[in-house]
Amino acid sequence: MRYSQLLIPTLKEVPADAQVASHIFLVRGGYIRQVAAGIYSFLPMGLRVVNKVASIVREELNRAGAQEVLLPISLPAELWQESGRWQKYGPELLRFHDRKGKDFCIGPTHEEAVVELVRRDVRSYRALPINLYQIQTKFRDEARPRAGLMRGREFMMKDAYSFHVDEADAMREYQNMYDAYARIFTRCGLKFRAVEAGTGAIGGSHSHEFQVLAASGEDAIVACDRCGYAANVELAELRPATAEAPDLATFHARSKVHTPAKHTVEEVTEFLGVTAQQLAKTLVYLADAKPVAVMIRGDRDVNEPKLKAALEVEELVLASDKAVEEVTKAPVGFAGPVGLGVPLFVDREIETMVNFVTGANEGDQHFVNVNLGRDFRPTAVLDIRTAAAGDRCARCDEGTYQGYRGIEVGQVFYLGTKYSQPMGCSFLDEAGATKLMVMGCYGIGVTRTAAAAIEQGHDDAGIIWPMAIAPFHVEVVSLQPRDAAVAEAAQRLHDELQAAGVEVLLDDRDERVGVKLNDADLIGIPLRVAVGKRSLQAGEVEVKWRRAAEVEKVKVADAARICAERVPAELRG
RNA sequence: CGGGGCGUAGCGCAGCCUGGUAGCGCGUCCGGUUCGGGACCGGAAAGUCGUAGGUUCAAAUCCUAUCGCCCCGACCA
Repeated sequence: MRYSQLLIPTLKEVPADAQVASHIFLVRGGYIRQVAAGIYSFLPMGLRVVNKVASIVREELNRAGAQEVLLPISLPAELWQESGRWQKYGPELLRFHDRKGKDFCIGPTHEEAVVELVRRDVRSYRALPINLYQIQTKFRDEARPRAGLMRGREFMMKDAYSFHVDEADAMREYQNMYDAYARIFTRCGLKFRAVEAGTGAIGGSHSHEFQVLAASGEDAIVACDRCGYAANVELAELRPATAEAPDLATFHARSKVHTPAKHTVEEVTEFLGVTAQQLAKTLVYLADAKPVAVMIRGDRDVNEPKLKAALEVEELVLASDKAVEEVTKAPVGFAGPVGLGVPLFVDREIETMVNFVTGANEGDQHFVNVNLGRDFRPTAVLDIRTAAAGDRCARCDEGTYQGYRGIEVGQVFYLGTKYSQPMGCSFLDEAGATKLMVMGCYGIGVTRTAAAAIEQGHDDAGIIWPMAIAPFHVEVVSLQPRDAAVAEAAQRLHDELQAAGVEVLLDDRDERVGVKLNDADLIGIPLRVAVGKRSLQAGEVEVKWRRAAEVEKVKVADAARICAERVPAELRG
C-alpha cells in the first residue's frame, strides 16, 4: 500500500481537546477524527487497527465454540420493558421513536435482544449449550465522555451471550470464555491481568474484568504478591484486623481542642501534629435518602459499593454540605461520632485505634483521645474501606497487595437467570420439564482495546503498536523517492514483502526525510525499513524496530527475507 | 448532574480588558532553490469571529440568552 494514496492526515500540533496519550496520538496520527462528544470517525488507518482487534476476537471466539450473529442496533422498547431495564437504565440509554411514535432505544448492550432470539428458536436441551456473539457498535449516552476512544459514547464492542441447562454448565463456559479472553489479549500483545470484579448494572453474581495494565488506567486494582488473588479495589476483600480489643487502661481523657478553620484531614493532622492514621474521619451519606454517618481512618477511602451492599440500600450518595450541617449541627469539616444523632457505621479498622482525633460536631473544634466504646457506640462495625497497596491479602496468609492501574478491556459475567426469568427464556429438559436457561455474558471493548494498546505502548514521538494490531506490519520509507535507484529498491522491497504475506506500507511521498521519519514514529508501525541513497550505495538498507533505538544495516537482497521472518516471529510473541 | 475553562481560516493561537477596515504560526495551492530527522525565498486561496437577541453612529470586543467542546468531580458495561 502506498502512503501517498492513503488518507493519513497527520498533525504536527497536539489537538486542543486531547489530553491522554492514546487520544493525542490517534488524532495526530490520522487514525480518528472527532465528530461529536464521545463520537469518532475511523479513518483508514484507524479502521485497520479496529479490524485487527476484531479479527483476533473473532478467531478466538470461533475457536472457543461461539457463533457469530448480528443483532439490531435499534431495539424496540417492549423488549427492554420486559426485562425491566427500560425504567432502570436511566439517561445513558439513548431513546427515540419512529414515525409512528413507537419507542426504541439504541442498544448499549444486547441481553434483551439475544434472549428474544433464543427463547423463540431454542426450545430443547438438545440445542444447548449455545454461545452467540456479535461485534457491533454500541451507544451509551455517557454523562461525561472523555479521553478519546477510552470512554466514548459510541464504541465498538464484542458481546457474547451463552445459554445453558444448568449452573454447572454455565460456569464451565465462563471458564471457557475466560481462557479465550486470556488468549485474545495475549495475542493482541498486551500486558493485562484478570481480576475479580463487581457486576454493576448488568447484574449477575460472578465476574472477572480483564485489565490492561497502564499507569493512566481509570481502574485501581490490587493483586496479591503470593497467591493468585487479584481484584478491582471496588470489591477487593480485606483481611479482618487481628488486634485484640484495646486495653481500657491505655485510654487518655478525651478533650476538645480549638482547630480554627481546619477542615481537611491534612489541615487537622498538620495543625495537631498527628498522622492521618491517628485520626478518624466521619462522613455523612444519604442511604435511600436517610442520613447515616460513616467513620473510617483518616488516610483511608470509603468503598461505596461495599458500603451500599452492607447497608442493603438502593441508593447511596454523599450528603450535600447543607445536609452535613443539619446532621452535625456544625460546618463541614468538623463531623465526629460523639453525640451524633444518626446511625453510625464504622470501619473495622476503627476498632483497632486508640486515643484518636475526630471532629467535635462544633465549628473549629475537634476532639483528641477519642475511644470507641467509651466515647461513642457505633450502630455496626463493617468492612467498608477500599483496599490499598500494602494491605495483607484476604485469601492467603503470607501475601501483601500490590497496587496497579488498569484499563478495563473485557469482562465476563455469570448471569444465572437474571434475564431468562423475567423474559421467559426456557427449554424442555430430558424429562420433558420446563426449565429456565442459565446464562452468562461476555464483553470486549474493541475500540477501547486499541486505545489501551497505545496507553501501554507509546513514547514522546508517537505510538508503538504491538505487531498483532498494528495497521501495517512493516513501513518501507523511501528517503529520496525522486532518486530512481532508491525508488526502485523501495518499491521492490515493498513488493517482495507483500508477496511474502507481510502487510507493508510504502512511504513514497515526495517529502523531506525528517517529515517522513517523524510521521513513521508517530503512526507507530512496528518495523521500519529506510531505503536511502547513502546506504544503498553500500548495497544496504536500514531496518529498525519502532520500540528500539538502534538501526541495523542489512543487505538489500536480505531485507525482505529478514523482515518477513521477523513479522510472524513477533506475532507469535 | 455540580464546579471550572474554552469557542476567531483545515490545525494551534493572538486580538476582547479600553468598541472603529480580522491577525500570527503551521498546513494547503502555484513558482523557484534545497532536501538522510518536522528546509528556505516569492506569490496565492481560505474566516457566518459558535448561534440568537440587545446596547451603540459602529460589536470578535459590552449585555442577555442559548448551543457546542474540554477538564475535575458525581456517575458508569
